[in-house]
Amino acid sequence: MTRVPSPRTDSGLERRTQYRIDDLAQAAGTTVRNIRAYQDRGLLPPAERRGRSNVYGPAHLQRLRLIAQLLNRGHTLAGIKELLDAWSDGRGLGGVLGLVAEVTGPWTDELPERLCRADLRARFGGVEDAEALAAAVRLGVLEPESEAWESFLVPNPAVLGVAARLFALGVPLQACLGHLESLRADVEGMARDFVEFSALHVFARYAGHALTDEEAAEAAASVRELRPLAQQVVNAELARALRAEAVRLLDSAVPPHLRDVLAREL
DNA sequence: CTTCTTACA
DNA sequence: TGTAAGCA
Repeated sequence: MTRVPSPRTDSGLERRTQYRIDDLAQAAGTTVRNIRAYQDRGLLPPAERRGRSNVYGPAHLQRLRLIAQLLNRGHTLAGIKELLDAWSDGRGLGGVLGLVAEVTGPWTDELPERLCRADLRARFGGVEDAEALAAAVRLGVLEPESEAWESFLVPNPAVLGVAARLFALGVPLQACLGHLESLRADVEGMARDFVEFSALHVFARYAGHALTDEEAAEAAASVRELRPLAQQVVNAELARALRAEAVRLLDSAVPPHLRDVLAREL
């Protein structure tokens, strides 16, 4: 209760260059105790000692955020230490951390959404389908926040939005979810191909030696750029394939006198 | 007095 | 990983 905001050296802005351990903990969303623990285990570089207190910099903040991300992805502290050691071997910190953050960062720019059961029901015609609910959870479309499944996190609201739209159009939920499952397998294959392709043609030049800061920054920029590129290509190719398939279906299943009408919609 | 450290749960 | 007590 007696915590007073630190009196000096802050402009009130997010990006500072000097932190006391307390400020650092708050900025990184962790605790002082954890910062110490990370330091003890060699995950966090030591602070600059200035008189009685320690001074931390932006690099420490960056590192803490990285550790938090890796922790969230299920890595252990020991595992993270191995990665960090391997990466920082013979290199500076800045660029490499940027690369890691880029690779491990969120892959959609959407904000996760949060729904209670009633919200969910409202979105799907006011009825609840226990089977579909279970399938949605299994596929990760919904993440239950409690054992009772009273509220859910929606990591990818767009997917739920599509499901709601399809449902409104009369598509059964089981069909939507089954389709998502098989679609996902195909998409994962595409992602594998793309990453392999990138590794071969874009990142090959970095192979075989320790990355310099410049190279790491460059690689981080490439990663940032490649994701939207992949999405664009997939989007364009999917549109083309959809048109081709629709035409094929039209030719085989639709009576000739209706083709012109439907073709106009494509 | 405040901050850091240590040790214990 | 939180907390309490001792140290600088």
